[in-house]
Amino acid sequence: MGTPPAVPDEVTADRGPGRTRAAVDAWEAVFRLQATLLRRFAADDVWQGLGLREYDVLHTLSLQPGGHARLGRLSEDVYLPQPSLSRLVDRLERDGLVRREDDPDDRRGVVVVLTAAGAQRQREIGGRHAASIARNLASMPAEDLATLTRLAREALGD
Amino acid sequence: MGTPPAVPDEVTADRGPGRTRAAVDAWEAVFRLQATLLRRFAADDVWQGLGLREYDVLHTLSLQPGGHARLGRLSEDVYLPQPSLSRLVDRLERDGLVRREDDPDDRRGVVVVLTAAGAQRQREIGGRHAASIARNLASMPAEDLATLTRLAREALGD
DNA sequence: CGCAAGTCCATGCGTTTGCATGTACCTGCC
DNA sequence: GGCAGGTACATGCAAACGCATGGACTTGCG
Repeated sequence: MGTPPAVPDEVTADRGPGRTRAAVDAWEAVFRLQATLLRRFAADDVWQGLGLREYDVLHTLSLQPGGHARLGRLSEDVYLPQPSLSRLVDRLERDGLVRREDDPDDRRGVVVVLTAAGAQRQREIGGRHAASIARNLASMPAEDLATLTRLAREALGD
Repeated sequence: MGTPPAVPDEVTADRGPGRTRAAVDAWEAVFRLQATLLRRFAADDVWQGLGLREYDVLHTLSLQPGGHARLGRLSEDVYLPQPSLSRLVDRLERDGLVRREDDPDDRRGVVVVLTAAGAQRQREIGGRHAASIARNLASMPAEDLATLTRLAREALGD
């Protein structure tokens, strides 16, 4: 990057129209990346009949201590409106992957618990999914991968 | 091709478990960033009654020369299955933002054309949306923004 | 030409989504 | 205690989704 800039600070300055352009470019690039990868992952044959959202719930539960979480909290973690999650949990419960329990501390509350079958299913899918992620990002140098991770996190205000 | 590698490349040829972990971290960070921003954008009061996907179609059309594109091509550009887009276009057409025309070169084909009202609407929404994007990424230094853009593009194999 | 195979878009149909709302419960104030 | 207001989850309902399929047209090959 030794070439002198044809146009001074306008481009790298924090304000001005170029700044908005840069932000829009970043958003579009991130959006496109996410959409493309999501599509490829969805096409993977590793989901054993459940959708990405269903898996995300199992995955999130598997990260909770005890494998259980309040429905409302889960709703925030998986970025799904509460009524949608409520019905999604209906389906998971019907399939025996998850179980609803009363919250002893708050009788309005419902605790969603991962069953043994659910935990098992999550591990199976998770392993294959992780492999697919690595495969789909194989073209990136490890250092770029780390930088991408850092910047994506920082973009959310740290 | 230049000099052969005198030393096995530990850094860029990393194939260990850490590599998968790094890829998964990157995916999760990107996914989270996209989901969070998307949520904020959706909450913006700039959409004038139409959804993000509808806007994406208008936006994509506005980038095409002549403001028109074949339905199938559009379907790929906006990452929406063809039947879903077909019905989405039904709605846009009903609202007068878009118009269907026969493709003179292929009578199976349908060309989706942005109407004047559609182009107008796209510009209004687009301006406010761009401002919102800039606002939501305001915490990022311009250089990081550029790096994020570059890496997100490179991640797709480039 | 004539027909088989392929492409493009629309539509039937069952599922999922999300908003608005309902019911049960908790909390704070009197 | 008792009531007002708030919170947590479920459900009615209309809209949107996507898969599978259908009808129209094009292409390639004998």
